[in-house]
Amino acid sequence: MQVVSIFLMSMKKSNKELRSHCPVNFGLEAFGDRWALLILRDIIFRGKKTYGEFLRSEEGFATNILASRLEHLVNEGILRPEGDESDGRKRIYLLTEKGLDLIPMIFEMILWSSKYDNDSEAKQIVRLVELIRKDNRSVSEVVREKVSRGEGIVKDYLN
Amino acid sequence: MQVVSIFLMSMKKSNKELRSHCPVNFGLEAFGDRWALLILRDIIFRGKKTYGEFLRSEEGFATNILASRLEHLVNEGILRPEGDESDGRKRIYLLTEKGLDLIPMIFEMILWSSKYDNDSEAKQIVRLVELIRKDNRSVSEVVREKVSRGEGIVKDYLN
DNA sequence: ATTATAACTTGCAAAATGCAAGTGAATAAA
DNA sequence: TTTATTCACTTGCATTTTGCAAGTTATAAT
Repeated sequence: MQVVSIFLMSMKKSNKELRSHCPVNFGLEAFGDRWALLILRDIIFRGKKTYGEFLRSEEGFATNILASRLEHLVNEGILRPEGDESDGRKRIYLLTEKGLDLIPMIFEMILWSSKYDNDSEAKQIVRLVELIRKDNRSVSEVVREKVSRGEGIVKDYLN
Repeated sequence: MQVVSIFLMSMKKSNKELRSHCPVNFGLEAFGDRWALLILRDIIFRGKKTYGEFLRSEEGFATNILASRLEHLVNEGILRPEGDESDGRKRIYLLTEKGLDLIPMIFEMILWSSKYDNDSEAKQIVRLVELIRKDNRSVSEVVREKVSRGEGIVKDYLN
């Protein structure tokens, strides 16, 4: 009985009807929330995986908001939760293929911000930013492999 | 006196301090709000320019929210307001260079949504989507010219 | 001169957010 | 084997942000 309900929860689709099927709107409703995207950033760049790790982000998640956004991303099929073998209290959140496919978009965002924010932390990874500018798709492919193994990428590209 | 205050308003910088200079966060604070991005979409794809035109969007802006987001985008230097020569009541909102630079990111977003939304309206512009997939930057350049002239691009690419 | 339109404001109820303080299960320490 | 701690959340509640509906002000059209 308990098993069934857990199964149903993991199957739960994003049931709220979309405001429109405009692709921009679709993206916004799936991942476009401020906090949702910061979670994805933490995973891709810092290799974070657990609630506690996300909570320590510099922008400061509220605990309830973090929980609700993790749930949302799981429902959207962008994150997939797993148990931690060595510590039964922890839940590991991993990017699905759908989530990994967001990397090129996030990279374009970084390109834009690095151009317009004089104090951008992107200046700590100029090599990566240059690579993205030259060929976003190729870099995204490489990064995708790393991230799918649960590794963050910032450390590889620090000046 | 009135002229001075109008000038000061147009100069007003985004004075609220950023939560962080992480490039993802920077982007989110500049343009990442749901409604702000829908305004940009309306400009780029539909060639919309005025408050009234934005208001008629299918997602349904609340009037106060629309006004606040337009103000925000102007403060961020993403939109530039102009008077309409033929009708003094209208304000024309145009993308700045900074705003036009968001096109590649929005295009990556469309690519992602067209892949994962079965009912995506992107299916009405498959040719454009294919071009973006092949070479986002080149298409963005072409589109940029059109949009900077105030033309929307959907009509050019409808199946 | 009157009416209509465009671009906002304002007021207020409803929803979302941000803390602070729990809760419960699993691990670590005494 | 108690006891304390950690981890991943909830819950309650004050504050903030939304979403309507209903103005307001400055043109423009009749």
